[in-house]
Amino acid sequence: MNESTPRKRLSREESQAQTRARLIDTAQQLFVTNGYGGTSIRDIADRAGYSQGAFYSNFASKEEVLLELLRGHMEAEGAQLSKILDSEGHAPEQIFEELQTWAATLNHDADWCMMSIELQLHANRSPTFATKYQAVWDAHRGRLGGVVGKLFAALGRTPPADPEELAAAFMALTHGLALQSMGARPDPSGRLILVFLRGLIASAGLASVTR
Amino acid sequence: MNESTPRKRLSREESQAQTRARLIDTAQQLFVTNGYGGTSIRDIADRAGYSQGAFYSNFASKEEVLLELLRGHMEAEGAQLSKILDSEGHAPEQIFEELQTWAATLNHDADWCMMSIELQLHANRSPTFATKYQAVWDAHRGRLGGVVGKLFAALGRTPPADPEELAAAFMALTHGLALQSMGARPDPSGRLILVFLRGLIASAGLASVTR
Amino acid sequence: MNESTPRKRLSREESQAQTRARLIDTAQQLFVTNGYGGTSIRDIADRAGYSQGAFYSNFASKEEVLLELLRGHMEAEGAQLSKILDSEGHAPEQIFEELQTWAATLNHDADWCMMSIELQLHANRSPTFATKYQAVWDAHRGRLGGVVGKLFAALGRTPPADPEELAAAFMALTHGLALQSMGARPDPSGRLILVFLRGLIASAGLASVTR
Amino acid sequence: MNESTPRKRLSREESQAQTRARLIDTAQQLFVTNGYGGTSIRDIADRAGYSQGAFYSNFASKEEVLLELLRGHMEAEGAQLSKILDSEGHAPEQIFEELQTWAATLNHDADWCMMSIELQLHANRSPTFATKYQAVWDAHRGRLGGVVGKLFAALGRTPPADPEELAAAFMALTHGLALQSMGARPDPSGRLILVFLRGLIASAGLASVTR
DNA sequence: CATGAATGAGGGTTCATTCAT
DNA sequence: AATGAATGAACCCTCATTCAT
Repeated sequence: MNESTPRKRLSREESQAQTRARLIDTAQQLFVTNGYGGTSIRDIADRAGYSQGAFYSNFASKEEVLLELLRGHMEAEGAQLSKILDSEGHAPEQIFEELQTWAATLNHDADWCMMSIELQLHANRSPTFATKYQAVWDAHRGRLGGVVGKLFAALGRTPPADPEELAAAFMALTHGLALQSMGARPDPSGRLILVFLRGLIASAGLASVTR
Repeated sequence: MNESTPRKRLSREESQAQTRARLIDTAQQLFVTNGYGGTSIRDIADRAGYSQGAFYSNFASKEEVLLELLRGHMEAEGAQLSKILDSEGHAPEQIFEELQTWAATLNHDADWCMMSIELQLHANRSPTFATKYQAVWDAHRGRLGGVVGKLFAALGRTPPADPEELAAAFMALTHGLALQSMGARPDPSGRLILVFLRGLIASAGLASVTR
Repeated sequence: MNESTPRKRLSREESQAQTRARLIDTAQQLFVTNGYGGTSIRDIADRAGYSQGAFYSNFASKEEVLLELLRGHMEAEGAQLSKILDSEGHAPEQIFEELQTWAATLNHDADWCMMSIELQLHANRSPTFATKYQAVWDAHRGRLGGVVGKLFAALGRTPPADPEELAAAFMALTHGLALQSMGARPDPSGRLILVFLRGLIASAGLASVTR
Repeated sequence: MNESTPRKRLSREESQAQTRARLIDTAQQLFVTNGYGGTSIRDIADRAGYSQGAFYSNFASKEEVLLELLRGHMEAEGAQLSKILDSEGHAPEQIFEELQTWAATLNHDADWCMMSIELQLHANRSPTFATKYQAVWDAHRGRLGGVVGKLFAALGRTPPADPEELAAAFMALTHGLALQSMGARPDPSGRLILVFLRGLIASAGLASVTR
């Protein structure tokens, strides 16, 4: 229990965490490649080098991995966006530039978007899953809504619709574009999203509060 | 094929066509409700009132029904856009109004959107299907791009991006929103789409070339 | 459709019935040997020479075969007993003799009794199964109750308890004895059952209705 | 194992015994409720508040718990009968009354009966278990046979069959009735058993040998 | 053309058991 | 002694598809 040998410590918990991590990784790869429905637990376990039982020792069901994956992804995305908008002193142009950089990364995220679509479809069809999914989704929607609101505030303008609705619309746009451009290169998604964002801002009235 | 008995002549071919049509209809309903992967051929045949064998007498595989649906999709979309496109001399406000009407129908067209998403998802995973799907999609994209271009031209403004790209983006937005709001009432999709469209117009520079 | 070739006719329905019959037979053998819980559908299908799918083409579930089996057995048993009691003119001694003969066959029926016990256990634990089981069981209980009533009537005596209850008690005795004597030879079950029946008759008061 | 610290001395052994006892108790509850086959070791361990490993530290297999339960069964039955047997000089009415009391407890003893049935069922399929079970059963049968013999002797009558066989038959009747009336209220088992007993006595000839 | 019984592969899930900790 | 992650086999069931009728 004290530390003397530097290697092979924490075996029990460590190896458990490792198994879990490997299963999650493998699941993500396969979900992205073959879709949620096209991926069997056998596939995941086999490719990760474990038995099917190992999967069930770590997750109650296929849905659970999916939710874990989703949560992680959405939180990461939220954090990423918050970082851009939270820095108070930024000039509008700077914010735009950073958003542009972020939007560019979306191009590499098309796989994730595909999964998101499959997830939504699954949620629309499985009531039990829908509840859990809704929680994750609402949290994400709220976070993004906050980011959108902050952006308009920073620009001294009134959003042309409820910020959360706008955020959801941007998610919809992003996912829809990902669906279209699977495999198409170069993917104009990131650029288009900013075009729409600029449009929204251009059409927004000046905020009544003097900046 | 030659005519001798005056009654019930086309019976065989007709009834075959009817079988086929019923199977296609049923398949679409089920694909929308349960997804492509969640729909079995037994489901389709049973609900349509036929045997599984009848299905295979009309289609080589589940994918083939999807192709037939794609064909229907294509025709429906073509007809829809023709209405907007055919009105050559329309004033900008009129075009805008027609787009608004079109956007409003989207609310009631969620089924078609879902079907479209299923089609795209499947195309992303089946190379043989992808080719055929791409052709339909490109045609539709082109047509819709024409409408967008015409709108901006009529307004005397320069589109902030390739009209076809903008058209595709609107399709993406529409589909993405439909996915989000399956079952949610009231569905803000139509309104949001117009908010985005207005934004785009607001951010468009005045066209330099009068033409 | 008319009969000319003596062999291989009725192929479709016949072969279907054959498959069903073979599966039922095999299921019975295995249920008796390994118990209901110890018999898998794989086992049944494999041993009958079919695929698992073939099983599901003929039965909705393992429970369904069980019920079919049970029904057939109970009906046969009821018919057997009715035959003994229905012949009006028999003298009491003759009835007894025939019952003795019948009881002797019970010895060879121990396997069936075992299954019956497992069935009851299963019914006590599966509400969905319980309903269907209850119907079969009640019918059998009613039939046997009728036989018991008739026997006492023929002897001009009043049964010491509700005939249906007595019938159920005899079923219980039979099953309980079968449970005990699995494998023990010679099995005294049949003889003991008659000993109890004679006791019941001996303790029964004379019926008030003069015969 | 040697004593030095006065407190918590037997702690280890004691706690092990406690673990074992708790597992046995839990197992019995679950066997009765869900059956032997319907109870998993995980169920037992979980519900008892231990790990699966703890189970295997105490028992080599699921069957071994069953053996332990059998031992308990044996002791309980032995004690039960001792009460009846020990009263040597009792009058027939008294014995009869005691049997009546015993029969009445059976109504509330359905759990034991179910357990007994599970034991017998398992014995019928596991040769290794059967041997041990047979010993317990034979002892019990002998003891109960003694009671039956004594009853008839006290009544000055000849039993209509080997007392041990009659005893076994009563056990069979009891178990069979318990199986039928699991959950059914009111349970006529106790009453029915006495009806049968009275019948047996009624049909018994007067003992020729005074002895 | 239409039937639907039968196939064979694969789906998600559970279980008794093992073993490094 | 006790843990519980991991195993591997088995379980019930569903599916797209075939083929004799």
